[in-house]
Amino acid sequence: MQREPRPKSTTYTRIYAVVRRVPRGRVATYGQIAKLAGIPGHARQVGYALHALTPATAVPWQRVVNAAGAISLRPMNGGISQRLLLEKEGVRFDARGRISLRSFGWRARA
DNA sequence: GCGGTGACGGTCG
DNA sequence: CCGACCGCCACCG
Repeated sequence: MQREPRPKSTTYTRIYAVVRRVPRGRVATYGQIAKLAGIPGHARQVGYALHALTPATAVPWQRVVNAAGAISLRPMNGGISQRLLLEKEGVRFDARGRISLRSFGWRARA
């Protein structure tokens, strides 16, 4: 199968659309978002897309964490904020600063 | 146009 | 269970 070419803007839009589907109080992983956005295996690009996000854009970016259930952002770079935002939604972190994906992981519906 | 970089993930030891 | 490595790709200088 050959992958069909798609405009970058569309990819970003798709990523943001998927992130917006993550319900409050739940979290999704970069890989999960990538897969649902139609670019499986490109979790890194999801991170890049979110990085390019601006405060004005209505996207619950804080609900996206890495596969380990931890915040990928460096604390200095906004990781603290992300954690606080999630805790406000009811998401709990363990002593190692990780989220139990079994409890708070978003189960996307096809 | 090229090379380094990064909001990751799967695998291995 | 945890840390270290490598692979992937779009972006930026």
